[in-house]
Amino acid sequence: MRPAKKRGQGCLKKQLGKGGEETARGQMDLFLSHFENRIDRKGRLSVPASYRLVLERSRASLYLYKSLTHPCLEGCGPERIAQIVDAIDRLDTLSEEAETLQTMLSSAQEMKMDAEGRVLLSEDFLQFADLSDSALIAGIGRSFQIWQPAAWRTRETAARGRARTGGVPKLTLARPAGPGDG
Amino acid sequence: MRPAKKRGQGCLKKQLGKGGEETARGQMDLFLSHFENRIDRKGRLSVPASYRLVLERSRASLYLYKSLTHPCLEGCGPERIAQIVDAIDRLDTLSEEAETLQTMLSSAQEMKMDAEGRVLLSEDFLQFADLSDSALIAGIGRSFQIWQPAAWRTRETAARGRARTGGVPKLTLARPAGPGDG
DNA sequence: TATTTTCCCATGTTATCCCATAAAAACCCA
DNA sequence: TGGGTTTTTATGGGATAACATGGGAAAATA
Repeated sequence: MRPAKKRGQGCLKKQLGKGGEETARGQMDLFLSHFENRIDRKGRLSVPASYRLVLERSRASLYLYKSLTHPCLEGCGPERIAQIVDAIDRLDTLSEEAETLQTMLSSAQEMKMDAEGRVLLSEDFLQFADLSDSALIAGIGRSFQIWQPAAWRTRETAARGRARTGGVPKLTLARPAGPGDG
Repeated sequence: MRPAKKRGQGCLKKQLGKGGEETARGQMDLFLSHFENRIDRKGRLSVPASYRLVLERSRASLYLYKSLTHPCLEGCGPERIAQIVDAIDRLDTLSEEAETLQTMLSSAQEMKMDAEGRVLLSEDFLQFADLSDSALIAGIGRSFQIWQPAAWRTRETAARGRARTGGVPKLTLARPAGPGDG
């Protein structure tokens, strides 16, 4: 009953050390790769197993919110949400910036996953990202996005085109060494 | 008998560990997402289950007061009220600022919830926020707001428009690298 | 006593739980 | 190295619990 498409990156549980603690074998705990998963008639969407693993490793729950700039949903862990909350406290309550951040929070939901690793997308989310029966989940490092598949492909093509003509952005590789920097 | 609209975030009680202790799964106890609930002819409004849970977890009761800056009501727990009280203490009692904060307090009431999780909105509250038969409850982190639905939507649209043209406030990204933040 | 407010129960709709299945990946052993 | 076996993963659907909501009765208030 699977659309028979691509496959992600198979068995992931086994990457965990048997003691339960993570292997740390160069794991970076990032959201990478992309997946096209089905949205069933109840509105459920499977979160890719590798993403689930990233969240599980930090015992974090998943938050989804509506992007401020694109017709897609964004997924992240609690840290990002906490950042927004803290930033609001530091701003003038009446400022437009604060209002923008509040808009983000009022669209953010802590998602509860069922035993199979699925989340239930609200009607609001489905409409906002123009999702119907399948979704493209694209990892972008510390967060990921959920797109209507066709829209995502268009966007990807455009980005690759820009890279060829306009050049690739320089990567600043040296980052001030910080703690927790694996 | 439900307006058949949005899909909230269902069962929340079950997030509690069965031992009684909370899950602590990165729970941040924030008011997030938004809900459009009905106000019945008695003036009752259901507080979203997830908000109730936030309050219950700290065994706190709910306070509502009239916003100083917008035509909406604000909801919070006791600690926010305490903050205001403290702020007043630190100000010159005769200053205009103190007076402003006092105004907030004088509109605040501790709400009592019925067994179904509803509060009874006073005539004063209803008029102030221009509420009639439904209300939009929007979480903004440590507090939430209650708006007349149309007014809220207008506001949200405006905020998103500004974000698209004017950019998104940057969040402080510097922190120990972790998953899911981002 | 007249008017609220609170309590209690009823209801339809959703969300959640639970079980089942197929395909793909990982595993295993010769 | 290959082929068969076991897990994992994504998916579907039925049963069940939770939720938002409505309304009557009891209690409190004026």
